[in-house]
Amino acid sequence: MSDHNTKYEQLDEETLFIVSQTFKALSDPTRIRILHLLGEKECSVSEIAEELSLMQSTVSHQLRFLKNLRLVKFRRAGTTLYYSIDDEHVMTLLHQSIHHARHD
Amino acid sequence: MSDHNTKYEQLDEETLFIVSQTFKALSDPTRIRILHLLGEKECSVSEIAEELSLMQSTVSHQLRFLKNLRLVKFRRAGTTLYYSIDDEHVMTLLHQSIHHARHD
DNA sequence: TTACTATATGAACACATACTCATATATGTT
DNA sequence: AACATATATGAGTATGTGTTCATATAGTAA
Repeated sequence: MSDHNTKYEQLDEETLFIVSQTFKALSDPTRIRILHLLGEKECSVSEIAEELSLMQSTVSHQLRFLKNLRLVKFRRAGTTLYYSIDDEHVMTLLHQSIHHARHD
Repeated sequence: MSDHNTKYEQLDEETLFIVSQTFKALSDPTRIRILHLLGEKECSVSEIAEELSLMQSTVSHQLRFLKNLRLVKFRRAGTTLYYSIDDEHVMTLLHQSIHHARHD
């Protein structure tokens, strides 16, 4: 009770895990490009691959990653899967960072 | 000229690099803990190591990483180096993410 | 100078990550 | 059923990352 400074409050394990996972999703150029594209419009896997000049396999692997974190979702139309954004908060973080990068 | 949709505007290389680097800095639990601590108060290297139970070497390596990205800065006082936050915008991103992680 | 303390740095290692290739699965069509 | 198309998945590989150990450097004091 003698220290006049309040003790520093550590981040708990779970928060630390969620936060680091979220930023990890945004730390790869390919995933950023995919998310940014999906922020413009819903796209099928092959549309993403063509628009961004990526292999279908690469896109599919990254979409699985993003889907596991619930950053994207999809709807089926026949054999085609249309992916779209499922976490607007993370998109806000991404857009803020893009804006900041461009204006510094 | 026939497509009625406006062409999707790709992110340029430089923006993509800066954004991914920024999020990469925030994607590691150790760096998050260091930044969060420095957000509370300026600290020396050894204070960070003790407060977060990390090796001095680990802290020093991560501080170099953060300093290269200009997320932290330091001032010298004798042999002691006091580190502090040098990018409030990135701290805003971090705090938003922490808040979001805790309230979902 | 020497000794002491605080911090930085390089090498080595273990582990994670992102891509590509080949193939599997699922849906639709005939 | 057979076939075509869209997507998913597993294995392999190359590269990147984070930590630790040992040591170097820099500043201070005697």
